[in-house]
Amino acid sequence: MMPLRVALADDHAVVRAGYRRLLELDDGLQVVAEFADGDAAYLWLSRHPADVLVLDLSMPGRGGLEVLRCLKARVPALRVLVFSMHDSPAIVAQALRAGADGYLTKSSAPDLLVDAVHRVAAGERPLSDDIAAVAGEGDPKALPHMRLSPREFDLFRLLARGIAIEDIAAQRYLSTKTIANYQTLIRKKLGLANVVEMYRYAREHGLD
Amino acid sequence: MMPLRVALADDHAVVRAGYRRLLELDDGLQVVAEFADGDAAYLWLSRHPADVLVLDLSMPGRGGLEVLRCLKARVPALRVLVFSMHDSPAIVAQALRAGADGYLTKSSAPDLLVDAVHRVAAGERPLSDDIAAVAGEGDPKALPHMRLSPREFDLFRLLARGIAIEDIAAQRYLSTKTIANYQTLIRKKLGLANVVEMYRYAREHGLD
DNA sequence: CGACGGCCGGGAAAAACTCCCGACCGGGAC
DNA sequence: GTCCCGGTCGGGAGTTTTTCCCGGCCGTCG
Repeated sequence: MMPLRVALADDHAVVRAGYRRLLELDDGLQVVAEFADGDAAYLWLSRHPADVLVLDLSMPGRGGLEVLRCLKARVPALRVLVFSMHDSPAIVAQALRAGADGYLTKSSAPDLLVDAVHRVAAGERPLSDDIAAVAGEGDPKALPHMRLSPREFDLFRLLARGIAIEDIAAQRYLSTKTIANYQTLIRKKLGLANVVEMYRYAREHGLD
Repeated sequence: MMPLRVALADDHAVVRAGYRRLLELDDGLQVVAEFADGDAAYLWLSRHPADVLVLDLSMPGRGGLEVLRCLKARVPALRVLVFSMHDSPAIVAQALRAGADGYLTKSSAPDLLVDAVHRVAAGERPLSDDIAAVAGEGDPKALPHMRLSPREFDLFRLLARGIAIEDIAAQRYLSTKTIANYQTLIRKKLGLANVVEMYRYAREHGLD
């Protein structure tokens, strides 16, 4: 049995190194690549074979969700296990909608990660206990922020953290005009008057 | 030579496990405890000896900074290495002022963590390159907001609550220009880039 | 195929902000 | 008293950001 070829994407080098050592305890797994940002992951995985990508959502560059979407379009055979610190229904729903094959929170027990990588490769759809409950409750109209498109949602979270529009534009390779336009749109959709309200909204709904 | 007794505090179990494996590659280090929240760390460390605590700032419960403060008061001999994803000067300054013996961002190279644990135990004060620059500027005794004049302080608190400049002007019978000018001044004095940072600053210091 | 929604950003006008400035006032210091 | 200084208040002017509107591009779906 060939070991599974696993790729890791997380913007923190130390954290990546930790995962690697954790995963390589299992002889059935082999970490074949690490990426510090989404673009690197996308480029590499477009050209090299791999079985499973363990993907952290919070990354510089195009951002985890965006990369996930592109990647699943380009390399459908690749299984993607999202491994995020966020456990809010909104984020989980976004990730699954974007094509994630599994979703694990970083609060999970360490061996669950190893287990989940195997399960995702086997075609299952492992979800953390803490989110399995809420995953089914998709009511896109209940909370206003469910009505945001993926891009809107992504930018909303960045804006709510108080990151300057210019910085967001640079991070996402977009024009400041675009970000500014999205901001007005998002605020209108959510009925939020200013950045502080966005921040509070994000906190209340666990989106930060 | 006895190995250093290291304790880990991070709210994500998998991440903790990763650190543990990373640190235990070094024979001079022994991980003697793990904590998922600040209170657990505080309770255990009050009663058990340890040399170094590797502390993530973002934790549930009382929050990393608060725990750090209490811990240094209760167990001064304990060396604390803050290991955080945040690289903003404000947070770094807060952490160092709260008694951190070192500050490393999670973007650091993996072996820097091991190195920093040793250095912190040896009485040094390791800082990530990315923050070493901004760390020295702090005035350890005076909290920045103490340098605000009464009017500035008053307006700061209103601004930090996200109230619109126009509304504040109306409330205080001042010109919007005046408020806007004060805002610029206050932000400069406090080194805060935008409203969200003001909001957070206010929360951290119980000014809201 | 056409319709639609998400995505991206330009143009123009409005609003907000920054920086600089002058004015007024009260309280020490001399 | 006079001088000086810090706090308070806002105007002017220029810059930046935001808003609102628009058109183009693309992929999906009926």
